[in-house]
Amino acid sequence: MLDPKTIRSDAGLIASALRKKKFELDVTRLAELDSQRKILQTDTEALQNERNQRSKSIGKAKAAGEDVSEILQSMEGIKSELDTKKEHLNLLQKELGDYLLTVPNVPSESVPEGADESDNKEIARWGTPKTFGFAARDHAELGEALEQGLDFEAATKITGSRFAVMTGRTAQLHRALIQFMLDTHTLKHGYTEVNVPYLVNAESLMGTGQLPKFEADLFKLRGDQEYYLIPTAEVPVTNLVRDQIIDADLLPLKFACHSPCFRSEAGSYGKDTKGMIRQHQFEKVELVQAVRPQDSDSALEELTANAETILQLLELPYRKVILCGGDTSFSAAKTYDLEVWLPSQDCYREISSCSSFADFQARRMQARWRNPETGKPELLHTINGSGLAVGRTLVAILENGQLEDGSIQIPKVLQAYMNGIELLV
RNA sequence: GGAGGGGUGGCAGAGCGGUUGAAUGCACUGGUCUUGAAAACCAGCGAGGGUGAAAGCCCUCCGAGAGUUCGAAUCUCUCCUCCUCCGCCA
Repeated sequence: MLDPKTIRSDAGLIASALRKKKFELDVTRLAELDSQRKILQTDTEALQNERNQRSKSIGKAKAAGEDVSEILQSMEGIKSELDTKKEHLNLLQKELGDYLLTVPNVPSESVPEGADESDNKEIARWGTPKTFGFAARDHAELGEALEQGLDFEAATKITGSRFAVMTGRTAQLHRALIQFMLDTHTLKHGYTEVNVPYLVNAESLMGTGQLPKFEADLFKLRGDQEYYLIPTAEVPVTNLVRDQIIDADLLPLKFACHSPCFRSEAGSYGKDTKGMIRQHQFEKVELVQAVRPQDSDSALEELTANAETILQLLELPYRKVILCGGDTSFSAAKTYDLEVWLPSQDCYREISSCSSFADFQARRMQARWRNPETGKPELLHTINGSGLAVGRTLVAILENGQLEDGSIQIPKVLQAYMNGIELLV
């Protein structure tokens, strides 16, 4: 959520910044609602003051043994008037608040203009895509051919489309990736590993920005409890700081978390239907930081570099792009995507998305720190990114490590996690 | 699942329906004292919002929501949550 004060005083500026995200801020409606709000709120509070004063004087008069019937009589009209005004005010503030919850975050100045994915700007490339002396096969074909590999049919039988079963060595490789990523981030990058609930309440999703706008993307439980399956560990992990005032010397907070992620993928019918690029359930190691506002730019750079380290150690060619305004998500101020090379598709595909949110999530969550300079609680900045998406990393390893006979070379850093084996056959 | 007891400021912990946004202690900040520190003493110290150029003034908040009342931290109801005991269970 944006600062209601700023949106009021600088509506024009915010509106033009939001145009970069292809969002049209309804300045007129906002101004109208707010001027109504202002009148009604001042009125209501004045009336409340009146009531408080008189009630107090009743107390005093009673204590002094005086007759209170006259004051009591003067109170008669106030109550109903106050009730009406309060009701109106509540409605108005709800309308205003509901609207503000649907306004996206302002993109950072460094975010390029653009409408969609095709306008994202490449910033860097690492590694050289390997050329194969044979026709490179895609991961689904490779995985299904392995003796202990991928089984999409079984998953469809058990559940439905967009799920996968991994068996034997392939399941182990998947697990090895998780271990390797967590070890790297905790031992080398200074993150604290956390293990969190995979079911969350609506408040948490409101805090990180998935609700109220993106309910359709989520799996919601039926039954007594209104819980949702997490679409990313970002939700439970970032919400660790919800309603907290963090001590300045505990910052920055850096968490690494492995979790499954559940996405309904509504509206993506027909996209990436083959294989395990786009699943209803996948696993991810997520990096989350909560930092002082002045540190958030450098924290995004650091976190992105932390994710890149994984790709580099796995020797997977990738590129880094900055998302243009139109492609930057609702809550984000700035996003870098890391895209890994997939030989079968002859292009780079997203494997990590690293974003800074400025105080957008923090304001929704009331996540604060105590600034020693002012002594006051102030909003934190939050940053998160995948480090990395495990399923897609597996895909990349299968495709980039394939040999002509269909066996797969296991990256050196993973061999220790795989009982020393070098080849998946 | 059953029975009982709690949820109050950063923490601990008082609080009769009425000048209580809340005693007290700890922590924290500033000051006095000291060569310095500690101790002692003095003072300050919750959050959100409105209005205002500012000082200030006002509103709201004692787990959440509803209710009773002129007036609710205090009374009633619902829900959430924590603890103890019993049952069940990986």
